[in-house]
Amino acid sequence: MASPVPVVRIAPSPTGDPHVGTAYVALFNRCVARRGGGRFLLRIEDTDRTRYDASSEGKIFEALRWLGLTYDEGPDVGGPNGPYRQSERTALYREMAETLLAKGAAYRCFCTEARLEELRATQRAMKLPPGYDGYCRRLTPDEARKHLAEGRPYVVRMIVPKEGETSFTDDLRGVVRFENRTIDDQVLLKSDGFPTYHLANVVDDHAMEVTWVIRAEEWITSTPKHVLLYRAFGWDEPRWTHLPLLRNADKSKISKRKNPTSLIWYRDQGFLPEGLLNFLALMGYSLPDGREKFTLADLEATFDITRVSVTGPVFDLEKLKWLNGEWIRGLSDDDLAARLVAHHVRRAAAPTPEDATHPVLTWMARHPGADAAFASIVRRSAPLVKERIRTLEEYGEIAACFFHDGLPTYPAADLVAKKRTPAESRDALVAVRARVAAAEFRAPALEAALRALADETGWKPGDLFTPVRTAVTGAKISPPLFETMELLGRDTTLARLDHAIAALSA
RNA sequence: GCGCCCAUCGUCCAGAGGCCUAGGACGCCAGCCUUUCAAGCUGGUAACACGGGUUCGAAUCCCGUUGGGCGUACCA
Repeated sequence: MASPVPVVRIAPSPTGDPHVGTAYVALFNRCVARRGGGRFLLRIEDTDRTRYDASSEGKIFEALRWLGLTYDEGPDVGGPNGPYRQSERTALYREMAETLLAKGAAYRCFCTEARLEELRATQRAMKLPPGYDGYCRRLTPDEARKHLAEGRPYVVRMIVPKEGETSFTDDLRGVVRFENRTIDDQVLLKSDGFPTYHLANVVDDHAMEVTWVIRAEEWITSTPKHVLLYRAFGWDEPRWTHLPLLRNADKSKISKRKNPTSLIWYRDQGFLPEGLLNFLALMGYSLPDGREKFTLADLEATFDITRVSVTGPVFDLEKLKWLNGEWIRGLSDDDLAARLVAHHVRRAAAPTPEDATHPVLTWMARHPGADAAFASIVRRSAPLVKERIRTLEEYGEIAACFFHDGLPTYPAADLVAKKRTPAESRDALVAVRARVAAAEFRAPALEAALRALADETGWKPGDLFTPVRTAVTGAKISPPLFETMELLGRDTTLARLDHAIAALSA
């Protein structure tokens, strides 16, 4: 049964934005495939026509590509076991449903939605466990034939034995048992002709030679139904592993309302694919040596699925930001700059209302076509901000001083040094202006000049730099002052100092 | 309600009977460094849910309780 080469898959539904949980499950699946020298495939489970979202599939491809979670087979990359879209495989499911019908492992159910609802209401009222009552299972062949001839809509349900139990072995939890009487006669083929997950999943995994099902924990309760289907078809069961569910802070299954779940959000927020992936791996997994920062390749090289923990991890955005910051600090200046440029170019292509005040995006809007100038500013500022940002998006806050076209605005009070009067601060700025004007415009020279000034006037360096910082950057928090002045250049720096002096003279 | 899964610091993990006076990381607090903010470095805060067993010995094994989660759809 245990195939030497694992064939695994992820099977997301195209019902909205690509979900962080999809990436999470994809990550572990891919690790298993890579480690075992096997194959990893992507199958689109688009059998729910009411929730189908045409734009979703492409976004799933894009998000997985962004993360580097590439697959060996899939709708967009092809493969020998296609098509990889379930809506294109409906003939197969119908055929397989017929097979089950012929084997006496399934039956047609003509119950209407109304009857089912009534049944559920009754069961609820009588505090009975919900579930199909098997009405159509007891139909005589003649009755069934008659209904069919009348063209009454029907679904195909699987026949679950009333006695005994069905169990399976989960890699992380051992044997899991279910009494058959607690398992419902699951619908396999819907009245619209599309299969339910249960049928399609089993049929496709078998057809696509999947040997190992690694999916989220929410599927555990459905697994005995799948086991029963494999048996009804006479097929070998795959190996089963159920991964823990990512959680909100309140421990409930991660959801849009309580936590960002869209992979697109994480990308637009400026998380690096390496950082997100690394963080996801930390949710339930750890390397034996305890190292927390590692690459996908590191993970794949040593991955051991038995090390995955089974408790549902709370998704902690703060730790993600820290880890992403670690990744950013580990980037070369060139790489960081390239990513910052790409990030802002993409952001600019799809602006949001809040972006109207974004320092970087508004600069780009004011300077159309100034790609080279933009890239230059970003490249030169990258080393100054590298230790100060945890996401690419945070660049805009700390680097705003490089993107003012005119003069920066700020409260004049910010120009006043600690324990000094506005007049004293103005005089200090006048002196600073003179030294700066005379200095070579390089950070070390500028710093030396102003430190000398502080020394001569009896100011503490830090106190003297405060008004200068506000004047030059327009903010109390900024990249290192002298490097910033050098980057801004003599003209801009002097203009800003003059503006500050004027503000304090008013 | 019923079924199934789970249970170590606020959070993420380590711990596979003695190495645990329970270790690391994020966060938080304090100090150092320091031109702001960061980064970096030091130190601190903080947990084995509870009760029974088993054992010479249990965070680690078993049972129960409690708590949380998931499932209970012609959704996946």
